[in-house]
Amino acid sequence: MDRRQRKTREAIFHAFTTLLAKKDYSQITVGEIIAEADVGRATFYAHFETKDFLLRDFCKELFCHIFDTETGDGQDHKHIFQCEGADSVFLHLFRHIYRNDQNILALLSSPNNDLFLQYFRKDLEILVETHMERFDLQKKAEVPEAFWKNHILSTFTETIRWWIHTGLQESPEVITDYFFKVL
Amino acid sequence: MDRRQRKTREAIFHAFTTLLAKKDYSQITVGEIIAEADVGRATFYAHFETKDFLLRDFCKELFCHIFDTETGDGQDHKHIFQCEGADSVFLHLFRHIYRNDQNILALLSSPNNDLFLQYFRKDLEILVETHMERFDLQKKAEVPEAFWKNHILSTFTETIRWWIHTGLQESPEVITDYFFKVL
DNA sequence: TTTACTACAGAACATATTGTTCGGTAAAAT
DNA sequence: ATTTTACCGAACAATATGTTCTGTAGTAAA
Repeated sequence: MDRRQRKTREAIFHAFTTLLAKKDYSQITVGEIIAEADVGRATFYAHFETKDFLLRDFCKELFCHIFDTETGDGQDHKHIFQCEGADSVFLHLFRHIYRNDQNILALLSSPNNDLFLQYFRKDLEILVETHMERFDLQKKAEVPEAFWKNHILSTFTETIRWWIHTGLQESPEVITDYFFKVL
Repeated sequence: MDRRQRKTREAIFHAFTTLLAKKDYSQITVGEIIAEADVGRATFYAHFETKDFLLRDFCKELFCHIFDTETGDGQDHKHIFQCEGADSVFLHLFRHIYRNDQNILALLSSPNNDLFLQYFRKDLEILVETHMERFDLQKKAEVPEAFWKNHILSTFTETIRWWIHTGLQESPEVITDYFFKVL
């Protein structure tokens, strides 16, 4: 990829992150983004069709970083659920948030973040599916599988929301514990 | 209240409901609302500061109808949690949705309905608080009260979301059963 | 009934945001 | 050295927001 393209793309992403820390996604305008990124208007639209597409691509890159985790040797990358048990997978995600990797907090804590959570949830779905068996089989038998899966997914995202909203006062380990306790 | 004011207000609410059945809240413009309601532009802004204020007031009236339930004699109104046990309270709410009272489905099922769910959740909070003791005390003891309350609340709203999303295929009774099963 | 008040329509208006277009310039690839 | 590509910057049309004005008609009070 052209160095100019790459720099522009990163400048826009960086500006986007900065603005998200200050205000809601819905209140951010393209004008603000290009001013913060210091790129031309036409340039922005050459990279992203609309603001929503920017968010989509932004999430794609962000989650790619979060769901991929380094192995011991520091060279190779593995997808998160290829190398860990269920407990540590969720713990791993909670830790990412706790460390505020890629400024994910700014996104997750903003009031009007529907779209973002939607994308987050989508990627999480695969993760939950591969760890369904980890959860209480008795309950699973009492309600439909789809409902049960949705419940696990909702509980995870809503746990995150609550955790952030109350100021990350618990450690990732404690939150993981709460998460499994209510399920 | 002036009859003219009342008629205008209701015309706007009605137009709003009609439009919500067709498209997302975020995509509805003030221009469309006043066209559908057949009122002047200045009139709209005399009633509501912005579109968001319209939604707020709209929700206020809507939830007032839903959370207040008629008593046997058909004259008096009681607040929902003054006259029923926990099971039937939640069942009652599920039934309201099932019957699509006040076109609540249009609101709950629209993709970008953050604000609406926020208001809904707020009113639900009081309801859940008064019925906390209904839920498993053992679990409650294992996690903080605030976390537990948030979990019940989330489970309820997410159950509704799932139910609507999958096309209301279950009866209110069955959904109530699922709801209590996972808690 | 007469008078004062209030809500409304309709239009014009300033402002802001979106997404497109175009000519010129500089960086990158060939 | 030449061609291709990305960028800037400015202008642009289209659309939405929220305000202001004048005239009109329904409502309430004398």
